[in-house]
Amino acid sequence: MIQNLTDHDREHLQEALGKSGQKVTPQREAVFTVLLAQRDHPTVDEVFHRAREVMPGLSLATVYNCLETFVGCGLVRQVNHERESTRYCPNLTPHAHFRDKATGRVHDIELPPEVLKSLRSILPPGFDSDVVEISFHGRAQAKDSDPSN
Amino acid sequence: MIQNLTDHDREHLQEALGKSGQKVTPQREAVFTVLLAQRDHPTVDEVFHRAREVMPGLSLATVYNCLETFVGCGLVRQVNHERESTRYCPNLTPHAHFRDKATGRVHDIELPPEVLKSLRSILPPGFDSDVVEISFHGRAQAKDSDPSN
DNA sequence: TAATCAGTTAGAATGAGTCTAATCCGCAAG
DNA sequence: CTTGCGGATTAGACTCATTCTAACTGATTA
Ligand SMILES: [Mn+2]
Ligand SMILES: [Mn+2]
Ligand SMILES: [Zn+2]
Ligand SMILES: [Zn+2]
Repeated sequence: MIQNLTDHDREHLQEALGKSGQKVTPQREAVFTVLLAQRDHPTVDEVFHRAREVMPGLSLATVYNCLETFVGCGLVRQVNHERESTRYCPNLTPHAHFRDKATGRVHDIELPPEVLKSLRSILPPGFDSDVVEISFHGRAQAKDSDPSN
Repeated sequence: MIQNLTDHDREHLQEALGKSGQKVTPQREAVFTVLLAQRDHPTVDEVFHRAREVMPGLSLATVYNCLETFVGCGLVRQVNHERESTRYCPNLTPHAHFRDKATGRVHDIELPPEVLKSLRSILPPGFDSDVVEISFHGRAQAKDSDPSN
C-alpha cells in the first residue's frame, strides 16, 4: 500500500531539503512517502495515521513539523478550503483544486499557462502576486477511485 | 463614521432576509451597516467592535449569527486566506481577493466575465461548480486609505 | 392572558494548529 | 572509544476562532 520512494523521489526529497540546509530523516521520508503514495490531499491527521502504519512511534507533532518543513522548501503545497483542516498536495505543477460537495474529496484541476496568465492580467498596476489559489466547489461525477502516483 | 443604511440598502437587506423567511432586527441592521460602511473585509471581531460602538449590548455570538445568516441568504461572502480568521465582504459582483503580504489588508480585484469563463473552462467534463474562489497573495503599492462605500 | 417562536445572549465546549521543554541521536572533536 | 553539540523528535500544554448549549427576551398569535 505504501511502497517505498523511488530513487528519483528520494533524490528530490534530499535535494529540496538540502537546499534549505536540512536533512533527510526517517520520519521525513515516511511522511513524504505517504504523500506520494496516495495523492488525495490528505489532512495532517490522515497523513499521521497512514505514516504510523509504517512507523508506529511517529508523533503527530512530527507530522506537523515535517509538513511545515516540506512546505517551506517547496516540496508540497498546502490546500485550504474555507475553514476545514489544511490538506497537503505534492503536485508541484500549476493547478487548481476542486472540492466535491458530496464526498469532500479534493481533485487537482490542470491549469493551462494561458489561463493562469489571463488570471494574473486582472491585477491592476501596483499589485504583485507570488501565489494565486484557485478553488472550485461543486459536484463531480463519481469517476471512482484514487489518483495515486 | 457608521452612517445609517440608505433606503436602498435597507430594502436590499429586508428583501434578502425575507426571501429566506427571516426578519430585519436591530442587530442585523447594525451588523449589515458596519459591513457596508467600511468595505475592508473585516473579521468577526472587527465587525463586533465596530458594531458595538453603535449598539453596546450586542454580543459576539449574535455577530456570528448575523454573519452566518447573511451568508446563507447571499447578502455577504465569506473570504478565507489560509487559516486566518474568516473575513466578510458585501461586494456581490464577481471578484477575486488580493491579500497584501505586508499589511494583511484584503483588496477586491474585479473579475471580468471572460476571465471567469476561461477559468470555468478548465473543468473537465463531469465537474460542475457553483463557486470559484480566487485569491492572490503578494505585495500591493501603498495606494492608501479605505475603500468605503 | 398565555403560548409560541425566532432571535439574542453568556458562557462552555471543540478542535486544528502552535508552543514548550525534555529527550534523542548522528556526528565530529578530543 | 567517550563527550559535546545541534538539529530533530516527542508528549503534552496551550491558544483561539468557531460552534454549541441553554436560558432569556420580546414580538406575535390563539
Ligand atoms: Mn522531481
Ligand atoms: Mn442592491
Ligand atoms: Zn493538488
Ligand atoms: Zn471582496
